Amino acid sequence: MNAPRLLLVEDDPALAELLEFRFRQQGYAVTSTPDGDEALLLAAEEVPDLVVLDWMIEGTSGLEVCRRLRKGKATAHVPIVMLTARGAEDDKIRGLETGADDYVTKPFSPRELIARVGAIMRRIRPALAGEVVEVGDLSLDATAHKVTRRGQTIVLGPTEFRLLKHFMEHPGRVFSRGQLLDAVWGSETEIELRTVDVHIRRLRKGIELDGAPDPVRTVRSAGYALEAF
Amino acid sequence: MNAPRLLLVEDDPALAELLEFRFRQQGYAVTSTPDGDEALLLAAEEVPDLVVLDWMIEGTSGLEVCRRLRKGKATAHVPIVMLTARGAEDDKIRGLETGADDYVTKPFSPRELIARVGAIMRRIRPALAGEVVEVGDLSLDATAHKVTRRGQTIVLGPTEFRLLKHFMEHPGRVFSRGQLLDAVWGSETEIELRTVDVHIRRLRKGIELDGAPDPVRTVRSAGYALEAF
DNA sequence: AGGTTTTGTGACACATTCGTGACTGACTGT
DNA sequence: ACAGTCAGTCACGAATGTGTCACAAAACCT
Repeated sequence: MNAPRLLLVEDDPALAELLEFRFRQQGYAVTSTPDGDEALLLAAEEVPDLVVLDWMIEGTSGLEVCRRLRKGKATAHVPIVMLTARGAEDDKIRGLETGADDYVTKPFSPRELIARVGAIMRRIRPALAGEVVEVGDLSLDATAHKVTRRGQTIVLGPTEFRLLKHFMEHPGRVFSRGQLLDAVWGSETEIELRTVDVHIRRLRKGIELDGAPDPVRTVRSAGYALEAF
Repeated sequence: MNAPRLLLVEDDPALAELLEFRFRQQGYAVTSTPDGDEALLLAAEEVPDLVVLDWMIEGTSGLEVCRRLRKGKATAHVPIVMLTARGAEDDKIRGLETGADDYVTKPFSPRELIARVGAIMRRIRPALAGEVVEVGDLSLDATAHKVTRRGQTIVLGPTEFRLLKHFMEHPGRVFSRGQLLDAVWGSETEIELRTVDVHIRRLRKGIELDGAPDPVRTVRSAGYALEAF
């Protein structure tokens, strides 16, 4: 299991607890602290995959934490989502320059924050080469070339395996047939777009399991995506 | 999914190459030229999503290029980021008047430029920057091709999705039927204006929810707008 | 109110896109 | 040479989306 690690820095206990709960629900491994200095320590100890940072916190200010994270060698490229007070346009601009990746303005719904964080994870997180990737009830071990669903071992053909791997590296994201050809077949192939459909079909057939929904979503006139539950 | 297109106009070969590389890394589709006149041609051929423009370049001056881009109908609203020499305050002012959207003063770090460009992309075309766009109680994730309203997932047809996306990128702004045809269908379509009405209807039907007001506003004899609550 | 213009809406014929089974040929290991 | 596996293509039906029209409803103007 390698759930994405999320560091939450928020000093309102009620909000912190709520967010922590919701993020765990989403499958994140959450570390939470109300204090900016402690956040830096924690981040240094175990580099998180993403930081959610309140602008106004105890200890060091959010902005300062952001800056220091960027300076730290190991944490320089960790995406940061800032929580800012309403209408603080100047803060927004200053924050962007400091290197935050996104903003959510208070008051916000947990759902909105989760959507943003999800979008960033999808955008930033590169291919997890050589590791075990988990999306929903699927698990893929790139090194061992093994796929399981709910513990059941799945057997896939080579192309289907690469296709699934690509989807699992970018869960939820929609790819056009052309993009899939580029990513899975290679960028210089001259293959019919519709061929992708056939392999999607074979993939679907391969991973199907009674009682489990089809995680491959067809987006009409756009492409396909792997549903990120 | 089409990567945001960036036109880079810079005549220092070393700098141009560096920036081109960094921007590509960030997922932009970069076209680069050292020459102002050529830049105008390129921009006319395929309208970029953003222009990074050096003040001092061969051929036509940066200022002049900026002015001409603003005059061109298709390129009038393309955001422009200027690269200026240190402390050229007058240039800054003149440039702003000409319509550049932001400035970066040499010497600058690529990181700073990228942050600014990122910020502008987010401001102008959030969906292009891979962001989740939120307007009122609507939320649209272009990458995942998903729309939700008050947490409820909304299913839309392809055209309705593009239509909503366009509205959400310009909340509150009124578009005529013709503008919508250009933006959503493409500029070379020969479609009845009234067809837009039908798709607006379908969009409304798609996003309707008990207890929630219709966010699509009809502006009589002008067009439609998405209400920004 | 009465007439005019503009927009909303349901229906429908046509177009597009997708899912699917079948087929061929390439390649592999025996 | 043979069976087995896999990739790519195709064709056809099913599902879904698209553009237009005609008429109803609403807004506007005098």
